[in-house]
Amino acid sequence: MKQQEVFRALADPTRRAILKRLQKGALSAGEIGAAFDITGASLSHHFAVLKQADLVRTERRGRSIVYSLNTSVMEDLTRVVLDLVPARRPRGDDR
Amino acid sequence: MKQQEVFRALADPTRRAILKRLQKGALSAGEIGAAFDITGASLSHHFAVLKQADLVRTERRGRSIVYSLNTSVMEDLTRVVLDLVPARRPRGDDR
DNA sequence: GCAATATTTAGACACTTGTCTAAATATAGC
DNA sequence: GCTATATTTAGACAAGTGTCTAAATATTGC
Repeated sequence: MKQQEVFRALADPTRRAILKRLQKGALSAGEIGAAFDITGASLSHHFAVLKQADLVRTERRGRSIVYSLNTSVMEDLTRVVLDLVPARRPRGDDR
Repeated sequence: MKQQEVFRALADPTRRAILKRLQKGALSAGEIGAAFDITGASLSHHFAVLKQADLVRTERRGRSIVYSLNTSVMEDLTRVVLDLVPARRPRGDDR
């Protein structure tokens, strides 16, 4: 996992929103773009950042390019974040 | 939780390293700084970003200022990240 | 109160980022 | 092969970021 790229990718709210939309399944660039008030070029830039972080995968389907989440990197991210949070002690563990 | 501030704070590797060091317990600015090859002024800037995100708390102790993790925000963060990862299906749940 | 120590603030600078418009590329369907 | 549609690339620009040096502020111990 390219940790730095992943955290950088998550730093932008538009990119987090894109990831959110992809949770429910793959979407084409156009379908994703419909929800945002920025140009396709800007969107494309965000896709590039997400791809560089390996957070999304792409696949051409006819005229469209379809984006989907790379769940394994998302899960790696979960682990890294959990690792950043101090260990929680189970109830009763009064070391 | 100031989501945007938190993600922005995490985007920098020095700040993630600071949080890591604080996992084991509170440290003064000087103690933290000893581990990094940047000026105190730059360190102070990173502390400000972490404070703005509410990721750390400060307390003056004599001549030093002691930093500690704000674990509740860290836990909020965990939830937000988990929420970004598509639901994992328990084994055997073949919907 | 003064000097020493610890940290922050102010201001500057190079670099990066998010956005845009315009142009380029790729595919489909006639 | 054209034309229309979908997306990316190139280049520009304002705003933001991480770093620095120098100066300011706060606290301690004499």
